[in-house]
Amino acid sequence: MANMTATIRDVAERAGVSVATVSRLVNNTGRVREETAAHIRAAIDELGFRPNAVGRSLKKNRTRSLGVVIPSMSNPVFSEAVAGIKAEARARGYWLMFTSPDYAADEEVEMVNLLLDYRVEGMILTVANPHHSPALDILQRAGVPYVLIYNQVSDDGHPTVTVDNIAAGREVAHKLIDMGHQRLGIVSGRFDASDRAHARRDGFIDGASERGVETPIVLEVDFLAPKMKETLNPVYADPATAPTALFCSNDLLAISVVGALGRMNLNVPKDVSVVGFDGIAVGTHLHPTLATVVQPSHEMGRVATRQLLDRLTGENRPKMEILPHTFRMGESAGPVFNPSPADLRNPNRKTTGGS
Amino acid sequence: MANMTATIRDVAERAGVSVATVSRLVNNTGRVREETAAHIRAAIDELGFRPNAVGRSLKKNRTRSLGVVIPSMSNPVFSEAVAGIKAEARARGYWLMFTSPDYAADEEVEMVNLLLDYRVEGMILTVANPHHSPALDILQRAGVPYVLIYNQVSDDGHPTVTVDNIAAGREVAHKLIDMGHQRLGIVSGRFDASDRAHARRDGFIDGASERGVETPIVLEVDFLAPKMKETLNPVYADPATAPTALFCSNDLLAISVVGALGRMNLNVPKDVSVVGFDGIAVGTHLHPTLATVVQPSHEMGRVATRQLLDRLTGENRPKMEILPHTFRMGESAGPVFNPSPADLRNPNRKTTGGS
DNA sequence: TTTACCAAAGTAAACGTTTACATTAGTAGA
DNA sequence: TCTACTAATGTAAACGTTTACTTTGGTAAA
Repeated sequence: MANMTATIRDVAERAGVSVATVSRLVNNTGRVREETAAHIRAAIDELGFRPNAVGRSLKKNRTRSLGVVIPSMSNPVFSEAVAGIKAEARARGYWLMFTSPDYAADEEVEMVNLLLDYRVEGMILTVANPHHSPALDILQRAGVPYVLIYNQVSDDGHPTVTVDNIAAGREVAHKLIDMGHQRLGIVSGRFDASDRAHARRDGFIDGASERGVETPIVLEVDFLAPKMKETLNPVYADPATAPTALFCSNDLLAISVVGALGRMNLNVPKDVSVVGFDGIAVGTHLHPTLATVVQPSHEMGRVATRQLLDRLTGENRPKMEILPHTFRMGESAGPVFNPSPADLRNPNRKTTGGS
Repeated sequence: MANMTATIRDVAERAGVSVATVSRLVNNTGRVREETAAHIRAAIDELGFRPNAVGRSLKKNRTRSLGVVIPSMSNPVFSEAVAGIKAEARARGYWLMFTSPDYAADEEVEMVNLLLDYRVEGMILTVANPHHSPALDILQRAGVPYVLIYNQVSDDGHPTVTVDNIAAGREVAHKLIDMGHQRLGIVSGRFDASDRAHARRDGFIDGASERGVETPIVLEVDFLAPKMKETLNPVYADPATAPTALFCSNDLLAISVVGALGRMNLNVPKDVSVVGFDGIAVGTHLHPTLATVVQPSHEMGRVATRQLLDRLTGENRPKMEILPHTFRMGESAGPVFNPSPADLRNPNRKTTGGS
């Protein structure tokens, strides 16, 4: 029974009342006599009625749904944020429609347009480059509120919930230098696909320069299919100049780097220290555990959603919000351990314990 | 300008035609004179008109959206499937609404109901237990087509696209035994939250028994917060009985296990071989790389979606489909290497090369 | 008994589309 | 010039809700 989805009219008919009364009962708006209510409830049960959200959305001009556009679903850091977004949204009765352009800029526009067609009430997104983003332009023109997450905060005035990528990059540099590293490197995805990778690099280079350390070499790889060994091999061909510490623009990359170094018979952290960025859960389960900058991804999602929903209910308009990051030490990073190959060639220069 | 979203009526008015004509042009249904078309197109551009999907859905009684319910978004194996689903769905003009109950059974029901409220035309899902699933019951009653993925294929007749978990489990057992392992173990998430973990275990135990090997010990852990070291420590307290090979019900778990063993000063694979299940990408970047059973997740998503969409267009009804899995060898598994601790205690028993 | 009020329920018009059907006008054949 | 057709367009009724407004009775105050 109760197969073909029943409408509010079917319920009204069966209960012998008008659709208005049913609607009032279902939505708890206006009063209805208990006896009548009972009839209606019975009809609803018998017919298996559930209100059609499409009809409701059309009438109320509110879909109670939010759009989420994140660069990729295969990076756990975004999944965590989405989890936070979901938690907050669901708690306030909102549904999520989300998708990822998988690092294709034109897809970004396409997805935003589609979400607008479905009349999401607001959007949370991470774009490739907020300074020049057709997707954001569209959003602005449409007058649909949005909040960015992860993106590097800019002076374009886009509401953003993020961390201070530059400061974090700088801190990593300092940390590594304090551990004795003098030759630093960066492994990063393509900068034009990630403004935050850009910012982290800038901070890192700044940090090195502040301490008078030679400018780190920068290795830009294709994040989606990093040929890590091919990238690292030439760099580590000459141990005298190879970096003793690598800062990676995200954890997934860092994991690849650690794996590749291992397969190149380099020990992490004894030969090379590796530091990631994001703080994805899997990093703590690895051996060696991954040293990384932890972003409060879940919280970031929650805060962004709260800002967005507050704005929708007119409470106030979202602005920038910088959340605190933390450095999580891990076994993948450590003090310079081996006498550097250069030292090995001039053994008279110094000796630092060990065999 | 063009701020408040324009309706088809606005466009019609501005172009001096009726809404029907605009609709015909927009949807390429029926012919419209080129001169008129030009006017309409101009109006559309000037107003920034995009058809309201809500109105359309209501009228056509088709939302062109699919619901996806997967156990968790933080497991990359599901992300991969979703990517496959997304690719196929988008290619056929469908949009995805997806969510995850995060291993809470009542959420499963709630999510399905919500998706039905939004009138998704079909659903792709992985449920905790297809044999007894209120969520599936609801779906059946509502007459909304669906396809299961990952779930163990059952005789309940649910359309399912998956791999042969039992055969895969058996194969892993055989592989390990062929490498000389005689004491096997299983590390798995809670079986009542995953029918496939259940099936993989059964297959593994079967495989062991077929070869006359002692029944593997089974370690059931909380997948969401596995206290791996606490679980493994007692088992490896007595090396004489500890398994030399562990089969984990998924890769995330396997990664945890490898990490924990490392921190217990056990070498993988020399002391313990570890095999996972899923074939998530990160596994190939680890050191040691993860030996695992690879599921064709992306393909699984594609096939399921194709079946579902075909059914929606009445082409045919989906049924079971078992996709091939493959065993991917990795550095985390290898032949029994160390003379077992028992042998060390009786050094006269045998010597197997090495130092 | 009238009046005034109120609780409970009904009526009907939207919301933005699509589409069956009706209308108009232009053209070709007679 | 008429007829018959067809291409191009218009009209209006849905789709499933919500909600402003109206109607209906019942009850308390006068």
